[in-house]
Parts: sequence; C-alpha cells; structure tokens
Amino acid sequence: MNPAEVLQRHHLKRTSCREGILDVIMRSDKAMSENEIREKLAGNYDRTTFYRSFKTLEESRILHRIVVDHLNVRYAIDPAVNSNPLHAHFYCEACNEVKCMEMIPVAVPVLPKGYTANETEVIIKGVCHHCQDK
Amino acid sequence: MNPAEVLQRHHLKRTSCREGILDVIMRSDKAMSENEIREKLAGNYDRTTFYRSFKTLEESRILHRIVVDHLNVRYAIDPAVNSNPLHAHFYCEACNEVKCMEMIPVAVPVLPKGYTANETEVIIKGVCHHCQDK
DNA sequence: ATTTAAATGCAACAATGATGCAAATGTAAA
DNA sequence: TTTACATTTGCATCATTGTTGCATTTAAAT
Repeated sequence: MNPAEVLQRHHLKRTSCREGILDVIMRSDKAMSENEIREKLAGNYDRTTFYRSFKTLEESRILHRIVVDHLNVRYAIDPAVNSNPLHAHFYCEACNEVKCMEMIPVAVPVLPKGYTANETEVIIKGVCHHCQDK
Repeated sequence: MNPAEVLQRHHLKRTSCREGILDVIMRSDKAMSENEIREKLAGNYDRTTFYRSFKTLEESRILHRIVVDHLNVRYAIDPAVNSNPLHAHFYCEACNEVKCMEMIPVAVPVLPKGYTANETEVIIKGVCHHCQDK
C-alpha cells in the first residue's frame, strides 16, 4: 500500500506534504519525530502545514501520535491502516528512539461501570538492546 | 504520612513550596495539573520554582508525572510512597480529569532479549462515569 | 478549462519546560 | 543562638510543540 492509496481510501486530498510525510513514515521501522520526518522529506513546508498534516492524518486514523514527554512526540502508522494489533511502545532513554512493540499487545481495559474507553496507550521506558551493550 | 515527613524521608529540604505542593496533592484523589495545584496553594511561587519543585519531587520518586498530551500534564503521589501497586491512569476527554485506576494494575512487560524496562505508563482515554450521563 | 472547497504560508500567540545568575533560605555545626 | 555554606528561589531569557486567523494557492470534480 502506497501513500497515495492510503490518502484516497480515507477521502483526503493528495497533497505533496501529506504524501511525503506518509512516504517517510511508511518506510521507517520506528516512530519518528517531526524533525526526523522533515529531514527525510524532499519538499520544504511551513511548520504550520506540517502540524496540520499530522493532525489531519491522525484524525483520519492514518497516523498515530505517541507522546513520550513534552518534548518527545513521535508519529507512526496507525495499526488500523495495516490491520495490525494494538501494541505497546518502547522508548529508549539512551538513544531517544521509539519502537513499536508488536509482540506486546495492548489489552482492552476492564473499566468500572459507567466508564468508556476510546484509546489505550502503553509506553515502556527503558534501554533498548542497541544501547544496552555499551 | 504528612508532607514534611515525606520530604525528610527522602533527604530533601523542607521548603514551603515543596510542602505546599505535597499537601495539595496528598489531599486530592485525582492527578492534578500545575494550575490546579497553584490555585489550591497558599503561597505565591515563581513558575520556575514550581517546575523545579516538581522535577525534584519526581526525581526522588515522590511525585509521578502523567503526560496525557502536550498541554495536559498531571501530577500524583508516586505509588512507591504509599507502597501502592502500579496502576493505569484514566483521562476523561470530556471533563479533562485524570483518575488513578488502582483496580487496573500495570503488568511488568515481557521484553525481547537485551531490553530493560525502567517504567511503564498506561493511559486510557475515554469518558468517565460523571460525564457519561449527560 | 472552470469552479470551489480545501490546503498552504505567514504572522502572532499560548503553554510547558530549561538555563544562568544573583539573592534568599534551610540546616547542620560551632 | 549564631554562624557558615550549600541549596533553593526569583527573574530574565530562550526552546519546543501546538493553535488560530486570514489571504493566497492548489487539488480535483464538473
């Protein structure tokens, strides 16, 4: 599945910014920050446009935003796009990278009566196997 | 256990800002934002002091910071202080409040070889029982 | 090719958070 | 109780993420 296809499927206009962002993210095996994405992007877009693209893509459940911390926001393809299972995210405190942990599924929470869940985010913070042996 | 005791136990100076923050948080049954805490606080402190207090208290594992979103940061007593179990947090998208879900424990994650976990955060977003029937 | 709703760029702004430095304060020792 | 010193505080300044309004440009349907 390519970026253009994804956009059409979700009834979004095929703009170069959106296609570029999706192209970069879909090629990556990790969740990426705004700057990481911008660096790999061909075009040069205004910051506002960038954010609005992220917002639109997130609202359409194409991208998933992982907020590790105030200054550590990452984007990845939403599991719904690949019909992948919901999974936890691992944040390495050493290399600052966020990895999707497909082998750690996120269970649907059993909430007290009257509560409704829309989304569950699991973020595991620690040290990844690359940074471990150093 | 009172604020002064907690500070001494962790070898932190008893400053009025720290004691005030702890006093407010320990009386509350929900995780509170910086502004919520400031409103309930007697003294009037500089924003920097406030943040440094939060940081110190967090580093000493007295407070726990829950980052719901870029503009939604909350603080609660760290489970370690009360020797409570690690638990999930529920963020109500309607009333904007964060509740500690003691009945939903956070499991120690089983990670691939080479990974080490220091902390796991589970945030469930949805609608709470107060906002449900409206 | 024309039309129109949507997307973009620009400027301005808000909130959280960090840092450097001088002044004030808590605490341990005399 | 007073003194001494390390710690904390307040202030100024700056970085980053994110938002909004408005004029201009663009995608895509006719």
